[in-house]
Amino acid sequence: MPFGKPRGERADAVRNRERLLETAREMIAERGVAKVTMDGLAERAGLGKGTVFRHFGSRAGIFRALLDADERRFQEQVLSGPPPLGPGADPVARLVAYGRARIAFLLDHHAVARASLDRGRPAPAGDPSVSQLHIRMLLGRAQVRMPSLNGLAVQLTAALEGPLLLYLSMSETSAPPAPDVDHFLGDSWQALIERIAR
Amino acid sequence: MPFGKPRGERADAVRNRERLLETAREMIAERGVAKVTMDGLAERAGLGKGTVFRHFGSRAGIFRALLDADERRFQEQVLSGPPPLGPGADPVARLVAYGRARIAFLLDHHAVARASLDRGRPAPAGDPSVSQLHIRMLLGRAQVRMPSLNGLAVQLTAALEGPLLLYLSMSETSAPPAPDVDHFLGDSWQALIERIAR
DNA sequence: GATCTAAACGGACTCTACCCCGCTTCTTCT
DNA sequence: AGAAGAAGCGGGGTAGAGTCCGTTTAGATC
Repeated sequence: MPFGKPRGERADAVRNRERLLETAREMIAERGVAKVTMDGLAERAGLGKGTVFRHFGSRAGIFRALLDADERRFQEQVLSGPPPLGPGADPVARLVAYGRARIAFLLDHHAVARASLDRGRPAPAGDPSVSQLHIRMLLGRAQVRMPSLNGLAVQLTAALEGPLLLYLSMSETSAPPAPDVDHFLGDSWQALIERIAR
Repeated sequence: MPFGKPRGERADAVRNRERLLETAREMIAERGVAKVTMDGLAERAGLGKGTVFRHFGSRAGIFRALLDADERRFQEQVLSGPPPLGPGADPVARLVAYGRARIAFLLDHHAVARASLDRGRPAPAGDPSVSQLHIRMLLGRAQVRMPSLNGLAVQLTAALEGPLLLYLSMSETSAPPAPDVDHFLGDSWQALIERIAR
């Protein structure tokens, strides 16, 4: 591969992206997701609108980038944290733990997660598959006997993330999404998994 | 209840709504969902933009209304058509049939269905619950023993509709969404149900 | 048929995402 | 250090969603 140098990102670009992300976080904390506009963000960061789009491509892109940071931390727990979420525990227990943790994560981030969904384009190929691959892997280890583990993984991912993203995410800012939703969903996830794995 | 007369909808309003729906159908057929704009629709129908919003509330509302018509026909099949979709068959068989039919329906309507999802507001409380209630009902009849049938119904609905709406709906107009997606999803739905009901 | 009133209408207005492209700044090579 | 070239920047411009409110009209009543 004749790639002398990939020509890394320019230093000012890195600085500006960082600054935009930071500013976005502030604005979200202060006034909520809905009040973050491209013009507003650019102005407050002291940059041009064009710059914002160059870095994130779209409004949704900003929220995706914001999520990514936390998502990475979450995945770390899953990949190398302590059991039952991390490796070491029984695969069924890990599935249950994964679901509960994921629900809590999405509930925590629901406003941003929802805003990161781009209307028009489907979900980015790489995003659901983190969950999906993990679920797929654990199903395999759990020796679940099914004609298509891939199909099952797709459905379970949807069962897990769908209710939050699609049906449940209430208002943008108000309404702290009910106190026990995560118990409800967590419990029924556990029941579902245990029934399937049985 | 002192309601002398509910004061039905005015005739011109009915006519105009019909006309808007019809025009929208034409525009979708000709240029695709993405090219339907509120201004364009209003102009082509020979009406004002305000009128369009009065009738449908938002862009998504138009597509919701469009779907509703077909949806009603679909529900009719489910409620009183021939088995195994309609009543008469074993509840597990009906669940399987329902899933397959629903997948086909959503695949058929995916462009409009996707456009009918309102960004910002969550799904209208009444929409997913048609599927959900039906699934809930069949689960009850199938004597599935689970701590929370409601929870299961939520998840199964998401498992059924989520992949289509969230992960799978490719580009707006192009890409006839793969030839055998419905087999794949249908089969794995069947496997899932049979495993749960077992 | 004339009158009245609430429903329906229309289109100008606002707000925001996203595009475009000439200008500036960094980086690297000599 | 200077120059060339690419990457990054800025902000004016466009298009489309949704709002507002003054005007029009269906249809009920007398």
